[in-house]
Amino acid sequence: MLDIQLLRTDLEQIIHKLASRNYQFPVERFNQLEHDRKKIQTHTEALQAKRNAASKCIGQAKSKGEDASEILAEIASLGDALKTSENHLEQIQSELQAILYEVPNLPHDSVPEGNGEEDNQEIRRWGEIPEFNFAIMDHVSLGENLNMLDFETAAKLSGARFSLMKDNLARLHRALAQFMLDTHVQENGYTETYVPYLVNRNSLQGTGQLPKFEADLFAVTAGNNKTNPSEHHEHFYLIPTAEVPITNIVRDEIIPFKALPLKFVAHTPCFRSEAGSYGRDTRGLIRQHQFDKVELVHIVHPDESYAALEELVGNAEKILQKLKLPYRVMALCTGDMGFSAAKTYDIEVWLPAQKTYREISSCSNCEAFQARRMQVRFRNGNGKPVLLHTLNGSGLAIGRTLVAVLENFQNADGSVSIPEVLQPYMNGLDRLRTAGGK
RNA sequence: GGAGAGAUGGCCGAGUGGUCGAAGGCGCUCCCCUGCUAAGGGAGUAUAGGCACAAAACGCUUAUCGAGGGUUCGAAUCCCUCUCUCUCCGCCA
Repeated sequence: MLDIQLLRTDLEQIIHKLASRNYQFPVERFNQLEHDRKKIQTHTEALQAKRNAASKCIGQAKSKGEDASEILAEIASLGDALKTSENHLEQIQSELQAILYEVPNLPHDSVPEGNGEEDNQEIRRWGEIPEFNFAIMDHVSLGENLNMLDFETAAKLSGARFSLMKDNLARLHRALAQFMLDTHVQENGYTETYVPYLVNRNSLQGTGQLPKFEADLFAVTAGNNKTNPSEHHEHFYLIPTAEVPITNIVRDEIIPFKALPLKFVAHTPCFRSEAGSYGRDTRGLIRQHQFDKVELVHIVHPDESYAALEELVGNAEKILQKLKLPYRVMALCTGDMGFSAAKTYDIEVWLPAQKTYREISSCSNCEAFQARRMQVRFRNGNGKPVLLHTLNGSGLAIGRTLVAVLENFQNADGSVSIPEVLQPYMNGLDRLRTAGGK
């Protein structure tokens, strides 16, 4: 959420910046509402002040045993006018609020301008792209040949965009998560967390998924009220990323200055409806309704957030370096960034079968955009509450990392070498082989 | 699932219709006092908005006592719904 003061004082500039990320700010409507708001709010508050003063007088009169009927008569007509005015004001403010909740963050000045993916800027590359002297397979063929990856059965259990892993591949998947968590906790200074996978609306509103992106989420209701979920009964949403529960840890908190920066990590499944992505990445593990991810979140002083972003990307890169997987870091352009981000780096890993780099991590500085929605603050030198900055990034998406390991470390015989750093998590195993070849 | 008790400021805790944004205490900040320390005395100490202003401070004003709604001239206090916490019973990984 943007600071409404900014919209009031510097609207032109903001409209321009939002346009760079393909967002048309509803200027006319906003100006109209603001104009009305000012008028109605002043009027409403004047009436309220009058009522409050009169009520106070009545109280005083009664406590002295005097007759208050004169004052009562005086404000008798006030009630209806006040009610009308209050209702009108509320209607205007909720419409303003709705606009505000749907406006994306402003891009940082260092973000390259552009319309879409093709305008993203490569920052650096790491690692050697492997060369194969045999016909390579993609991860689906590799996994199915190993008899460790089974999409047909997953479809029986749940449907499209689900997966079933077995045997050492399932274990390798677990090993990746453990390895990532351990690295971030032991070497990168993160606090490990275990968080809920079902969250309420407020949490999703805090990080920016709601109200705008409801269609991307899975919602669940308790069995006994699914036919008629009362508006009062909360229902839950499956988290689309651990960013939601982790970042909301600090919602409505004033963080002691000394505690900053906060750095949290969690390993969770993520659930996404993938509405609107029909036909994209239909094969394999790349795009699933359910996938695991290790997520990193920083809560930092506003002056530190861009340094923190570099640190965060570096922490995620370290995982790929340890796994010896080639990657590149991209600065997303204005048109390709997510809703809450002021600046985003994507890390893309090399996938030999696709002969391309694919996103495996997205690291964003949201500045105060989420903190404002969540009221996450610290006290400055004057003791005044000031919004903090929030950052989040994948460190890394586990399913996609598994894909990268399979494809990059495949051998001519269809086996897959296990990266050294993962072998301790695999009871020393150095290769995935078909069961028959064991 | 059943029975009951609760939710008040940074924390504890009083407050069952009126001068209550809220007693008292703790904590914190500043000042005074005493060689230092301890003790003591005094003052201050919620948040988010709006108006006005070039802007800040000040000022005026509104809202907020778990959340939402209602009754009332007036609600922390009464009524309804929801959420959460605690105790006991039942069930359960």
